[in-house]
Amino acid sequence: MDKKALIAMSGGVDSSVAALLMKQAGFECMGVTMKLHVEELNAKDCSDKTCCTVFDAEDARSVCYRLGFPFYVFNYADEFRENVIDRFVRSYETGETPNPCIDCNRYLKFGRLYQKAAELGCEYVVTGHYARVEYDERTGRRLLKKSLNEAKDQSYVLYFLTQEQLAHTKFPLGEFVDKAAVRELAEKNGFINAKKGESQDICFVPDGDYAEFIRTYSGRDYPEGDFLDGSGNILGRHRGIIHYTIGQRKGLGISYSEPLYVCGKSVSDNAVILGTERELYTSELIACDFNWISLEKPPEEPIEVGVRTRYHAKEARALVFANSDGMVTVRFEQPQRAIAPGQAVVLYDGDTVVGGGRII
RNA sequence: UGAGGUAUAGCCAAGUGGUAAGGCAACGGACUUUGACUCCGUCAUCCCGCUGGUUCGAAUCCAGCUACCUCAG
Repeated sequence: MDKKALIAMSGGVDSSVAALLMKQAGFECMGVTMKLHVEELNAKDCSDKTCCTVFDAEDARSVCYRLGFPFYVFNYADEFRENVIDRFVRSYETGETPNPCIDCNRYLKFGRLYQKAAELGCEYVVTGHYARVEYDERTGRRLLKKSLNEAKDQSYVLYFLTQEQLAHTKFPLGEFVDKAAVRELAEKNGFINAKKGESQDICFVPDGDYAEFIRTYSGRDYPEGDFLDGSGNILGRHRGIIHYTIGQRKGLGISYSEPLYVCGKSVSDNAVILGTERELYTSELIACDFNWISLEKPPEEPIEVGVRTRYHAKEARALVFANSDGMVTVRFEQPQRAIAPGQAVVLYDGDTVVGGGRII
């Protein structure tokens, strides 16, 4: 009997093609869309940009029908609220800048859904992520690697994966060099979503106004406060600390001879610190919650690796120290721009993800 | 009703005789499964508070007027 695979289908073109490839590879597939949102706020205006709305689920269903395998919708709205939305809100409230997509991957796709797959007797969870998993004969470890299409690579948002998860995960799109080839396959197979746009924005904030979302969701108020410069001088008033993130330029409303950016936030003072471009650069960061994927245990000696501090960023060379308390110190060769606490830091050795954690 | 100062786009602001920098905000687009950043494009065309004057030519010099600010009464 064929091995069973659970395909996590967002309704987008990528996961649909991933399903197609798994079927062609001879797996017994089932398609699953997670129902994550309690209400489909503004869904009618934004269905082309989000994922996992009812409309997207219908697209996924259509693809499964064409491919001739079953399709299910699982309601994980509670888990989503608890593990993604609540974290998101809490993160902003504590002055950090969250990455909800990573939490969704971690706790929903590779948490709740992964668990469900096991219960259903599925050997693999399959997603449309652009990344690769390889088995390293030498060390006996599964390696998470960048996709061959570097421009689409999503290994950054998967840094938390464990050895066990990697052993039961497939990313069929990881070998694709070209997104156009993916769309072509979708089109050739008559998928309804072949020409669907790339998803973007936070899926549970379809109108893009995340600050308003936080206010409504939490029912709390985020009072105005002062914009300060590096010396503590008051430059103006801000609209509430959740509106700002490190490196932000837009929406400050302050006149100055050159562009100003958010350089820091002080939750206790309800202050937002502004500075010029050059004041954004720092050469060291500390990360917590670290997952050393490619290694048996944290390295005893500092390692030199390529480092990403945000999803779409060039890698920067850095020396990385695993501290005795589990924290990780990253010291960059060149100062990096606008490192934001709450974002992920991911270490690369060539194509291989060495590990990753959360910036504090 | 004495003296001084300031009046440049929605906002801040450079520009002191040669034909309106820059920033903020805004709008459009690219990029993008987070927030951001970035990039491209648009954004003062009887015009630099108003009215005159000098000059080949003025936002820039001169005069008057108006408004606001500061100091003094």
